[in-house]
Amino acid sequence: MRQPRTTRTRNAEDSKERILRAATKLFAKSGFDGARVDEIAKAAKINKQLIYHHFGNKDKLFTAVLEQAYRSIREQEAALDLSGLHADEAVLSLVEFTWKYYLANPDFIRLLNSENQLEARHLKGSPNTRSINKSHMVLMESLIARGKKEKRIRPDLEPMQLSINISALGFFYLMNRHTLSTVFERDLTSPRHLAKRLEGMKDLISRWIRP
Amino acid sequence: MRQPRTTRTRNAEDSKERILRAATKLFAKSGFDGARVDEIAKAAKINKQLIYHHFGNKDKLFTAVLEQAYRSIREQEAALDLSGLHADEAVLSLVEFTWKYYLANPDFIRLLNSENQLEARHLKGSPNTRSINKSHMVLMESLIARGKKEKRIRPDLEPMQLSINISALGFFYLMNRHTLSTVFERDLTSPRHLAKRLEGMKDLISRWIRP
Amino acid sequence: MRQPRTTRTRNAEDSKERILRAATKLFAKSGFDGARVDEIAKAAKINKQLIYHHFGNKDKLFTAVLEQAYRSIREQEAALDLSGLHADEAVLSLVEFTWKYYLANPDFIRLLNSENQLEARHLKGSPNTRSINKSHMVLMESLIARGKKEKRIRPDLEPMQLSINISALGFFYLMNRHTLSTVFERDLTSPRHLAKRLEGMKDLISRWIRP
Amino acid sequence: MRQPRTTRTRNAEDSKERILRAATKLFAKSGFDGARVDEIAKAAKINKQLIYHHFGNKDKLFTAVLEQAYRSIREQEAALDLSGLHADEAVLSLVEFTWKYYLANPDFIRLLNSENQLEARHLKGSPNTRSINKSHMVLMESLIARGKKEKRIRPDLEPMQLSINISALGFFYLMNRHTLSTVFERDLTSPRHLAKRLEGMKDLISRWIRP
DNA sequence: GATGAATGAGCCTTCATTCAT
DNA sequence: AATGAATGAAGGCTCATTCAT
Repeated sequence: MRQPRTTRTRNAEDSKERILRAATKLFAKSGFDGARVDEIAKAAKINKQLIYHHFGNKDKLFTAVLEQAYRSIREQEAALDLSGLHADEAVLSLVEFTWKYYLANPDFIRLLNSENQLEARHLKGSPNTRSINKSHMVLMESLIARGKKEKRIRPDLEPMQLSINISALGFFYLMNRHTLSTVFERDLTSPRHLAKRLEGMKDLISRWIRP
Repeated sequence: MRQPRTTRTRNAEDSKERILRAATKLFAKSGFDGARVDEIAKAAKINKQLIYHHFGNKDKLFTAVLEQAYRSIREQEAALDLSGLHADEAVLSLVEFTWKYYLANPDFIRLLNSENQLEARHLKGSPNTRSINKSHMVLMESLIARGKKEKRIRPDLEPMQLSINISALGFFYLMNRHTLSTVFERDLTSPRHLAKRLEGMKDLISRWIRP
Repeated sequence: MRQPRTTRTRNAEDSKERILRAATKLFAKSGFDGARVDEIAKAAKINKQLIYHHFGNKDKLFTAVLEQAYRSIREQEAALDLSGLHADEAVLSLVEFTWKYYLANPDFIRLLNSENQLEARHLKGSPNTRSINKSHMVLMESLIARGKKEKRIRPDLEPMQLSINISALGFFYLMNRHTLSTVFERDLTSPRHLAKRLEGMKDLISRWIRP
Repeated sequence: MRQPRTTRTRNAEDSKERILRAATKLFAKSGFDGARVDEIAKAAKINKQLIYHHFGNKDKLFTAVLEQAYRSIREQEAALDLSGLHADEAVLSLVEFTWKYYLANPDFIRLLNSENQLEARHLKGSPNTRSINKSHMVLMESLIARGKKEKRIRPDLEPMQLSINISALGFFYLMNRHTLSTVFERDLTSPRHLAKRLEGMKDLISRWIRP
């Protein structure tokens, strides 16, 4: 006979979410190596052992954080309504979305940065990642296909290169803003510089994708 | 002609260099947090305490490594002979140089990556960095000035944006090659893909800088 | 009647006590700087990290040790029954108690000695110390007040000076016994010398406090 | 054939003295364990190895410091002219001298304190100490002898007890001033408290030594 | 006599993880 | 599900001392 559970139980789902939120913040702040399991537990206001209970270990926790981060950006991206736009305009719209997403979610860049330093060892073990990014690939391909038909996108454009370039220009700028600000002796994150950067990127991409 | 050094007392210069070389390798491999002073000492085949004797602490050692890394790329860049080329060709030549430098010196990307994760805290405390990057800034400016005179570079191009874009496209691709390879399910570092990427970047930059 | 403790989860209280006991011994033996956290852990038969888990760091551990030491002597002092004695006799009784406490608890002297070398930096950060010593101050004051009424203690005697002199004569003798034994070429800790010292101190104090 | 020494030689005696001065200061400040050979070398503005060259090791250096400290107080004490005073007055004069010496040379107390914590291990190995303290013993004995003849000092007073008590009252007060100030919640080192303490000690000793 | 380079051992502290309840 | 206690293995850094010149 199963013993009647006392109502003390705190809701596992809630705990997991709290852990995930705290872990995201701290992995983003300090990187995988720099973040401390203790800190995450404290920030999540749960017992440290619960992390191990729910996620197994630090690596698996990081993997979960990464997957969630990817899922989030891809979901928002998929929710964009680009149907009223010409393909080239849609691409520029995507440049803007991506840039703004990075700005609104600085954690995303830092998480990816850390993962890359680790040579994607978590992502490589995650079978979910590909399916998560599937929608993104489909989007790239369909935009290019549409653009070709519309004759507003050059026929030799490749989905992967497009995707990478859209990310690269904004990602690099934001990720390296600290070293760049030091080298160039100005604050790259001022509103003026940010606005200018977005314009510059759109200009660049637009010249590049035209037939 | 420089005087031949008498075999200096247990050769401090040599030790420092060995430490620096080992530190570069290991900081690049594991990042600042991930690298271990013990490992660096072992790799440099010197006693751990010697690192502290010569460099003070792990942070100062990392700063020295970073400065040397910047000095190296800037020296090679400054050594390029771009005088026989039109300004736009020179820019493309620079794209190629930068890309090839990244490929030949994968440590550079990883070091910068780690430093950015730390919000450039070492660079910010290093007064040498700016002077080291001075030549680069001068180069950007002079190329643009020349290009405008030659009417081969659009008049509204800014040195910093040019510099950043030249770096961004290659840097992002290489730095994120592990996550991207996973997401796009192909090996981005195959010779074929690398060659294609260089062509793509030159094409993109060339379309962007033209008047 | 206290409730019997259910065998508490791996008994934290017991661990803390074991640590405290070992720390007292080793801090007394080697002083704050000389004592090793490793040794303390080993002597307490617990894992070193547990010290940090329970006490935070070496300084906080030393503070805890000091507080306990003060608490111990003050508790025993407070337990003395001096009510049947005249005030001057009570003071002499206190001289004897103090001396015997020092002899029975050589750690106490050595701990205070170390703390004084550190300019009381632990005590200064401990808000408990004053309350712990409160009972002692009250005792001094009440004895003097009583003695004045009884006309067996001179009216100009001050509590602090009384307290200090009672401690000083025994404390100095015992603390410096090693250097003094060397200088005076005899063993100050032989039973004969100890007995003589106690008599001498009582004589000295008794002459001093009489009206 | 010996090579002619260049005049570069810096005067060994001067170096030794500089080392000794720096060592006294730092051993007093931090105790034997707490003081660092590096710091001493730096404070003495000489090369660290020179300390080993001149003194052998840290322990021997500490021994030298201790011996010098004893020599200094005994020399000044021996230089006192007590001939014009009655023996009891001379003793009080000695109480005052000792107190003032402690105040003017706080290092002395701290050095002895550290040495006592180490159970006089340096002094025990130093054959010089006894001869250095010889004059002090002689002084004690002669004062008591004189006092007895003069009938101004009680006949049962012992030289060692006299010596110890003269030291103890001032030494304890000053050495423990940090802990005492905390416990008694007042500044024991204020001029007023210091003056009062001296008077108190003279009063106490004077009552004690009278026949 | 004097110096800077070099070292082995060890110190305090921290970390991810597991145990016992 | 949830918790606090407990641990083995480092990790950065320091210390007294010695080497080589």
